[in-house]
Amino acid sequence: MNKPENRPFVLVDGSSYLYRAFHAMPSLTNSKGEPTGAVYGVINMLHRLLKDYQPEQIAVVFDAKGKTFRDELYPEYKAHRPPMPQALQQQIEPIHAIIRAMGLPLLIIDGVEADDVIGTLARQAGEQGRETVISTGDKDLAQLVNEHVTLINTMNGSVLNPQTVREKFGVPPGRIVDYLALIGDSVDNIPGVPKVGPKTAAKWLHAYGSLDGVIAHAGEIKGKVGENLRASLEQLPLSRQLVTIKQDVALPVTPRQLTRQPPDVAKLRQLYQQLEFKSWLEQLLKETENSADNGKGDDPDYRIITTREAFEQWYRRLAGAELFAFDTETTSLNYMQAEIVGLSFAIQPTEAAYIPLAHDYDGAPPQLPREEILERLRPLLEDPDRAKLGQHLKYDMNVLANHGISLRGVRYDTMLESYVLDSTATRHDLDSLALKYLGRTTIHYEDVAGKGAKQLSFNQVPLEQAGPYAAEDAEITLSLHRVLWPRLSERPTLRRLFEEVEMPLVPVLSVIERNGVLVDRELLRQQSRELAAKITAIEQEAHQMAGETFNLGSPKQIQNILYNKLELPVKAKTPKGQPSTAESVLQELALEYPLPRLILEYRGMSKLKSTYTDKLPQLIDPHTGRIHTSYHQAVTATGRLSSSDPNLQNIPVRTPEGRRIRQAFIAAEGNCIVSADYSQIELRIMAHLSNDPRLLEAFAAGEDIHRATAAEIFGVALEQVTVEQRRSAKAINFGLIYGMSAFGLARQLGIERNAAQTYVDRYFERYPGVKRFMDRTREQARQQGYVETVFGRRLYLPEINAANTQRRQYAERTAINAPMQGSAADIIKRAMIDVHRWLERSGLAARMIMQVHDELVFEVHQQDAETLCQQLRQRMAAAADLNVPLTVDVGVGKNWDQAH
DNA sequence: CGTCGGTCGTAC
DNA sequence: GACGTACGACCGACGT
Repeated sequence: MNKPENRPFVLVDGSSYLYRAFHAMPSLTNSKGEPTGAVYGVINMLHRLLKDYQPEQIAVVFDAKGKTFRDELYPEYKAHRPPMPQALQQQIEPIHAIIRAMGLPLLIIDGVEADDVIGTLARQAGEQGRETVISTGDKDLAQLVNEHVTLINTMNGSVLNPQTVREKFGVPPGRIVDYLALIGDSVDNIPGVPKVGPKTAAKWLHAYGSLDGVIAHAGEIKGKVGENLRASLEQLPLSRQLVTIKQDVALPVTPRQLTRQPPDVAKLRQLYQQLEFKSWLEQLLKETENSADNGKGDDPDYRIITTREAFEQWYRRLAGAELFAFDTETTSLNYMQAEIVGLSFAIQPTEAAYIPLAHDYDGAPPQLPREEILERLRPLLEDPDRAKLGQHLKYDMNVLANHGISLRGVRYDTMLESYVLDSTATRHDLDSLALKYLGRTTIHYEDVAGKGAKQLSFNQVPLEQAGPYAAEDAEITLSLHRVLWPRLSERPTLRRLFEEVEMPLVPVLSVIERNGVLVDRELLRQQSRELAAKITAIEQEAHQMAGETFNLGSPKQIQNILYNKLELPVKAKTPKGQPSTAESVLQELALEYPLPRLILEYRGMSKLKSTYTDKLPQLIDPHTGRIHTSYHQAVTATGRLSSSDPNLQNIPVRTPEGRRIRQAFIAAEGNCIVSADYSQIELRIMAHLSNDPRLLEAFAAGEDIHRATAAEIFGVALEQVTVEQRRSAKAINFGLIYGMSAFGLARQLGIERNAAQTYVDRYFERYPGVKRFMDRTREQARQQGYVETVFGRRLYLPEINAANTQRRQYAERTAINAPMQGSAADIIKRAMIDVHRWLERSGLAARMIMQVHDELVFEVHQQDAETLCQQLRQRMAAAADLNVPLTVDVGVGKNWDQAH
């Protein structure tokens, strides 16, 4: 890089970047909904500038509030400029704070605009023979360019020197003020000559030399512009004065005093944390760790244990500890295939150790034998009264089970602590939590194992790297727990939810996952073959119809064929403005045209084939012959579980072809599948939360709720409700749960908006309690910033008071939906825990194998099926005590489809 | 050759 | 734009 003495004096036009950044990224906010786009843009630009020029001397200049000499000169100056948006105003203080913390001199001079401060400093620096770089997005500053002064736009990388100024504007830097005076500036309300733009201004200045020359020859210019010029003659000198940047204002500092200072890292850290600029925060921490190389003294001592003596010593400390954190390192992320490579433990934040057990690379040092060590640890790990702490302990539980060890005493899981505290945080992994709650950067898995194609299995990672990484994980988990647990225990309902629901659920999920589900590989293969044949036939027919071959799986190519080539009418557009090829649109088109019908058939078939009939057989575990999904306990904002690899919660059920896939989910020889699902659980919760008398009554009487709703809103007797009326009522009931509008209902039912509105109005007339519940919920969300489930689970809604209507309405719909969806999730989790405990002690030959939000699925020996069904009905119904009964539908069959 | 946003479709 | 919560396939643009 440049030697310091060659580095330029850098002047940054903060105000010009402020507006540009604000408009470039208007929607960026932190999780509290505070706008951060302008801060991000300005600081990002500064980072780039510092990297490019590494200046020793620098100033960042902003406009001051209040009047300037230009307002004195011309009261109309900037008169039409709207006031600064509040979302931008809010960001100014953080921007200034970050700039100061970065150690950059910040200049805001009363009564003087940023341009004039920059002009003056640039002149002074020039007189001292210093090269000056002005970073701005404002072309007016081109007038300051000379052999010592360059303009750069750090946003787009363009550079203006005397030559490029001439190329860009057609006039030299010295004539820019004349040029600007002729053109005027509508934003600042500076009048120019009407109809004169950049081209004419440059032409005149070229012809007559200067503004004074143009004025002197005003009589010679023909046409309307000539008239306009002559009418503007009196105004032009004032315009020139207004656009001329002052270079002689009185300043309290000189260029020499504007030197860059070392950053205030603590302050920056606090600011980045508050604004949630995670990557900068991480970068900051990394830089300071590297450069200062500090903290050597307080670095925890991470031991790598490879001798029996050292192990015995550690064993005694573990055995005596009230609580210890532990973590397993394994060969695979697939919990069924993972084998243990090592174990790490932490008792105190300063005491952590890694016990490598199966590292296997060239030159790997001798390690303690895995099975012997696991046997030695078994009494500790299997003792329910010895409390364990970990991060995502379900995984460790699963891999220990692979080695025949049943982990018990799982008391705290930091992932779940974080989730219960704030389910809306996007990530609850250890690295994110360490950064968020401890302000610490951790050794990432990729740092030691690499990534992509050359990623090593952990048993290939050298001990020198594996040890600190693994021990740190256990230590960080312990440190995190000490921060999270006090926050959790100060809120009794959240603490109960954690202790009575989320933690006890961990072993239940571990068991379900490891039980797995048996699928009929042959049946799926047969279905794949049939689908493949149908898909090929459809493809050929579609290509013929279109007159060319195209990819039926590409929405973009379908758009082209349907709307450009065949010129079918555009019924709807995607959010990005493209003509939509979504199902509802194609269905409409299919009434009149043949090709959309084929596309729909193709979509349906290829979806079934690629997502299910092809994919599921690939996921059969070679050892068990079964499919083992992963249930995620800290993903959804509402408290539901999610499932992946495969997702067993979206196996088709609505169409006959889809249900064939469920027929492949079977029971082992001599067993059957039992499915138990809650009937209308979310509507029942709505009845409970709203206490609406009619709704409570309908559920108490065991009525068909959609029929009852139809009878109410259409004013007919229960037995007179038509199929059509029931369908409408069902759509309204579901719409209510989702916070739907009359517009959405109209679209759903294919009726007029007014008709839909009438339905909604009548619903609320007949069920006023529901209306009150919805109003109350929205109000509660606005007041306290979160909503709650029946069991006190919280969901934060930072955007409930947003100025942006769309965001706010979205938050309002979530506010309505979350208590119902989340309470249902709480209830089925409680049921799972109870049923699991009962199954364990019952000795029944039954296994829980799936959860699908309101349904539990079991595989049970035929002899025990009856008992199981009867117990499920009773136990699931008793999982919550609501103002309405909970009813459970139970079915039995040879496969999942039959069990419904 | 991987990553990532856009679009679509499945479930409750 | 207009109905909540998820996961995942596929395409195609983009960066290495």
